[in-house]
Amino acid sequence: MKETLSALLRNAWKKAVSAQHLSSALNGEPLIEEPKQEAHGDFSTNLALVMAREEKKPPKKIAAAILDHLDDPADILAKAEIAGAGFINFFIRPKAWHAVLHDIHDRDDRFGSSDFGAGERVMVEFVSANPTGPLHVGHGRGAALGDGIARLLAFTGYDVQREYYINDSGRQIRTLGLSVFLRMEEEDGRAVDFPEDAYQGQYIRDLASRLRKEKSEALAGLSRDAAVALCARFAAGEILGGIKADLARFGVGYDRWFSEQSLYDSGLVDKTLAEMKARGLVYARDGAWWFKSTDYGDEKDRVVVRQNGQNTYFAADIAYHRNKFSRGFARVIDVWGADHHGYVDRVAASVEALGRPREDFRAVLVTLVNLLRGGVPVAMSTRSGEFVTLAEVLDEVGTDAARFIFLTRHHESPLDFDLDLAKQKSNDNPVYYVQYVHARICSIERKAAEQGIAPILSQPVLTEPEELKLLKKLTQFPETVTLAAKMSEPHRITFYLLELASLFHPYYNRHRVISEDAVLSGARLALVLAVRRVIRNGLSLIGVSAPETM
RNA sequence: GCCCCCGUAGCUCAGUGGAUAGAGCAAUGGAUUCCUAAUCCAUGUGCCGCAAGUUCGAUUCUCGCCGGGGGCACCA
Repeated sequence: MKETLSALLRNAWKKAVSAQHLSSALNGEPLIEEPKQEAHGDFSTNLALVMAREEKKPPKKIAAAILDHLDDPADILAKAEIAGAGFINFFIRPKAWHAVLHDIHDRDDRFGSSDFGAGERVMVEFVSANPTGPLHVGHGRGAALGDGIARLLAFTGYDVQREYYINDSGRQIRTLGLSVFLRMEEEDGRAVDFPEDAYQGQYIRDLASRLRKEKSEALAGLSRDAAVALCARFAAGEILGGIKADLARFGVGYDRWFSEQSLYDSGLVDKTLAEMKARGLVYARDGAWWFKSTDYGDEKDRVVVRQNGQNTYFAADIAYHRNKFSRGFARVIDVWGADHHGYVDRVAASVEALGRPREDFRAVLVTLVNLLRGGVPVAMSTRSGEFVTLAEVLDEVGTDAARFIFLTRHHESPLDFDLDLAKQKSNDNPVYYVQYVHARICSIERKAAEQGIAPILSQPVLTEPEELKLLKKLTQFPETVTLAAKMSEPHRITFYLLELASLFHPYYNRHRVISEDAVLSGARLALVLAVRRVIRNGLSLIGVSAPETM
C-alpha cells in the first residue's frame, strides 16, 4: 500500500513538473507514514514540506500542485487532502484494504517474507558460552535473540548460517579440569585447597563423581597434569553436550559448532599474527605484541601476544573473524553480552585492518536478565555457582513463554523475567494472549468446516471499523518484518503480534464470524484465517509455537 | 578521569525528524442461553531528566549538565 502511494506521488510530481507547476527533481522516495490520529487519514506524506526549500514555494501550494496531478487508476483513495502545515493525508477506500487477504491467502506461510537480502550470506554467531558450566537465563536471552535475528534474516531473503564459537582452549578450560580434578581428590578423602577462582558449582562435583566411576582405569597412573587434562576434556565434552541439549530443547539449532582450539590446530592464529606483523599492523612493546587498533578507531592499542609468549583471547578472535569472512560471508553478526561491549571497537578494528569495511561486522549486545519470582529477585552468582539454569527455567515455564518473554524488550534494555508470571495462564502473560488468538481462530475454522462454510475472498463486504483496523494491521506485517530484520530487532515482531492480538480479541467479542449471512460469514472467515496465518508466521519468527487448541 | 547504554504515565516499557506522545500492568465498575472468559467493555495519567543548538517541525539529531547502569587487564 505504501509502495502504491509512493508510486502515485512520484507520478503526480512528474506530471506537475511537465505542466510547469513544479520545477525541481524529486530526490529519493517520498516518505509515507501512518498518522497516529485517525482524523489524519490512513497515510500521510510530508513531501510538500520537505521540498519547500528547493521549490521556494509554500508547502501548501506544493501540496495543491501534487494533488492536482494525482491519478488513482486503481481507485484506492476515498479522499486526499491537505492538512496542517502542508501534509497530504490519504484516506483509503475500505475495499482497497481487502487486497491483503488475497496476498496472505496466496503466500500463506511465506507472507511477510521477501527477497530483501538478495541471497547475501550472513553469519549469526550467538550464545557461544564457555563450556565450563551450564547455560543460565542470560544465555537464554542471547539464544532467543540470536535465533530470532537468524530467522528474520532467512525470512527476508538472506542466506543465513548460525554458529556457536566454543572457547575450548586456554585457561578457563584448564581451570575447569583442575576444578573437577580437585573435587575428585576430595571424594577420595584427600584434603584439598579448593581455589576461589575455580568453578564452584554442584555440577562440578557431579562430573567428578561420574568421572571417578567411569574413567578410573584411564586415570590410574596418570601424572597430575595429565589427569587434569583428562578431567578438562571429559568435563568440557559433557558440559558442551548439555549446552547442545538445552539449546535443542529451546528450539535453537546451529549449522556449525566452531572450536577455538581448531584455530590453533590449523595454525590460523599464528598465520594471522604473522601476516599482521608483515603488514605492520602489530608492533612490539614491553616484550609483548600490540595490535594498532587505534588506527582503526579503537581507544587504545591491544595486546595480541603477551610477554610470556601466549596469545590473548583477542588474538584468536581476530583469526576467527578473519576465518568467518574467508568463508564467504558478506556480513557477520555477533550477539554478545553487554559486558563485552568494550570488545566491539577492537574486533571491528581488526576486521577493518584485515580488509573489510567495518559495517560488515555488527555486534548486537544483549543486557542482563533479572530473574524474579513473584516480583522478588532470585539471587544469582556465577562465582559461587548459584544460578538458575536455562534448563530449570524451561522446566518451569516452557520454551514458548521463555522465548516470547525474552523478546518483549529491546535487546539493550534490561529485562525482568518473572517466573511466576511466565507460568501464569492469564492475560498478564503476553505469550498466551497471542497464542490464544491462534487457538480461537482454529476453533472457528473447525466450526466453519462443520457447517460447510468456506472463506470468501471475492466479495469485499467487510466494513466494520474493527475489520478495517485488522486489515490495516495485516498489511503492515511485511514491512514490520523487513524493518525488524534490517535492525536486528526481533522484539518488533513480538510487539506487532501483541498489537494484532489486541485488535483481534475485541473484534471476536463484538462480532460473530459465523452467522446466518453466508456471504458475510465467508468474508469474515477469510479475514480471521488471514489473521491466523499472520499470527502463526510471526510466532514462527520468534520461535514460538502456534497451538490449535489451548 | 575516559568510553558506551539508559532516563517517556504510579509500575514495566514501545516509539531510528512530523500534527493533540502510546501500550500493558496496577485501580474501580461491568459483560458469557451464542465461534474457547487464557477474552472483552467503561473510567485517567505526562515540564518525554534539565538547559541550549540544528530544523518549517525535536521524545527522536548535536552539544553541555544532572541521575542510574556497564566497560576501561599482557582475564576469559
